[in-house]
Amino acid sequence: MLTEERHQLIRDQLAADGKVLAGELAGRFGVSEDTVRRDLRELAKAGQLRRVYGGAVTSAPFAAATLSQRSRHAVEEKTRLASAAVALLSAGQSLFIDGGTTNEAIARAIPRDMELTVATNALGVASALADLPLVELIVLGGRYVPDLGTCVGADTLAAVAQLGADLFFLGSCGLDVARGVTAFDPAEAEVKRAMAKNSAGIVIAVTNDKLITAAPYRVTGADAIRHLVVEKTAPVATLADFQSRGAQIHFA
Amino acid sequence: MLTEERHQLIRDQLAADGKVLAGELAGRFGVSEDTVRRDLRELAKAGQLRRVYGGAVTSAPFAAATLSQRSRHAVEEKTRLASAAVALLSAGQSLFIDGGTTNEAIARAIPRDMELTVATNALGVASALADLPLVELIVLGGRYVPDLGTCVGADTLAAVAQLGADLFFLGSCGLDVARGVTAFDPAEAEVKRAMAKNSAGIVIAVTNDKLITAAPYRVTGADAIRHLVVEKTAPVATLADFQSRGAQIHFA
DNA sequence: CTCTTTCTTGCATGAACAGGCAAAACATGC
DNA sequence: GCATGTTTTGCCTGTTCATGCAAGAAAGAG
Repeated sequence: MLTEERHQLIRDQLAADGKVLAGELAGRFGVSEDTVRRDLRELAKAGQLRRVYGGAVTSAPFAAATLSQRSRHAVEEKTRLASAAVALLSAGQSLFIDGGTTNEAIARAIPRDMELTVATNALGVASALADLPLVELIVLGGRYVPDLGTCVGADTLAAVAQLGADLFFLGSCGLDVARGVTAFDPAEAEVKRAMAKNSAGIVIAVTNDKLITAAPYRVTGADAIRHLVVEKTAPVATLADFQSRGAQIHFA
Repeated sequence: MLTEERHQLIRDQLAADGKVLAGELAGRFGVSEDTVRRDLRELAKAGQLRRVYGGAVTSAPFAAATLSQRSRHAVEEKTRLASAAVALLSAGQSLFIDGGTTNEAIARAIPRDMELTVATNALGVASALADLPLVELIVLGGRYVPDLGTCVGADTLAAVAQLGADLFFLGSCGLDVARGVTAFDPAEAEVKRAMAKNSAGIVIAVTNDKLITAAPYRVTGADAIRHLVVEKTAPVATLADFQSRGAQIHFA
């Protein structure tokens, strides 16, 4: 097998899964892990992926978290959520997508042949959409917050104010029937509020753990949620509460 | 068997499989591997395939390989240029960095322990800087142009206008002593002009091929260049011209 | 903290490589 | 027919490249 061939296969799997494991690749290619590590090092030097302990992930910044302990287990779950969320899209729609690993998974799940206009303040989402030929991508700039992976601040708000969208994919939040949608950072909450205000509908895709989390900063009430994409194992009682406030429930 | 016959068969297999192996071809054609290598060398020189260790692959593995293909070109050279360019930085400076694969390499070469403020309209640069803990990153949003990997347009210009920088790393341009710095896209040129206007100094890192290229859209004159980072093999005469207009020359 | 896994670096080995050389095949001119 | 020059090809030689192994460093896990 040619070195170049391995590199191509690594790029392919990275595009498909968002991550690769050194040991798994070594087994599949029939070479030593050292060779795979060398491959990964070279590709990383060329900027085509981001090296992490145990393998590599797409060069997008937040993708690193997909290999971290917490998200490692949830990665299949988030991929399933993403597929279900993408099913809500129609060609020609315009979207706001903000930050969070689930939203990044959604961005990666958007098919290449779908025409969309997407505005995002999340670097990871932007990177995932950058090479989709039919997506008109608008980057919402501003001060970048490493912990969130998104841009916030006055510039971001101003850019959001100029736009409108059919759907807003609201990510990385806490959800609670009483308090509604909440965020962990005040500046982040401001941006989410602006996006929510300028969107016809809100879509939230969450893993079970988010369904009971309340964060400090309020974004919007539970009745603003148009679509809620959840795991099959989500607690039925909670879902019924959201449903009674107007949200459609979609199971991944 | 005629030489031309072999060439055609190689082209055929390449079109079918995307790759060929020197040893395998030699066995199939009943000739020595040296002969096959000569064939491959000639075809590579004619641009009909890309030579790799052990055989060859199609010269353009990706259909829409605008950015990814460019970034694989001259990787080591760009890494060297990047190291030399980063040596110009001091802690605490503020920078504009625009698009281009060389600028991406520069962004990746910035050490983790350097405190900087960086404003960029290039997604790749932003991704590279996103996880540097001491870099205050400002993303300059706008309409994303896939071919350039950068954001342009009125929003981008407005964001640039609010900022000032010590240095501007100007990338992916044409350079010519008479015409100065030129860009390949009018909107891109606008953004570069705005960044140049709001910067104390301009840094340009280029591979040799850019040193003689003139693009259609004018950005700024050659005398605005403060630092020029070039390969060791750059043509001395051209460098002297830039030097006489005030540019410091740095060899990678 | 200790232990385990993963990573980097240096090194040895064999495969693949480019360039030079000579023999064979072929064409051309006398 | 014979001599000459060109092209193609295979072989040889030193060099470069890819790979696996080993040892030490580094990163996570417990």
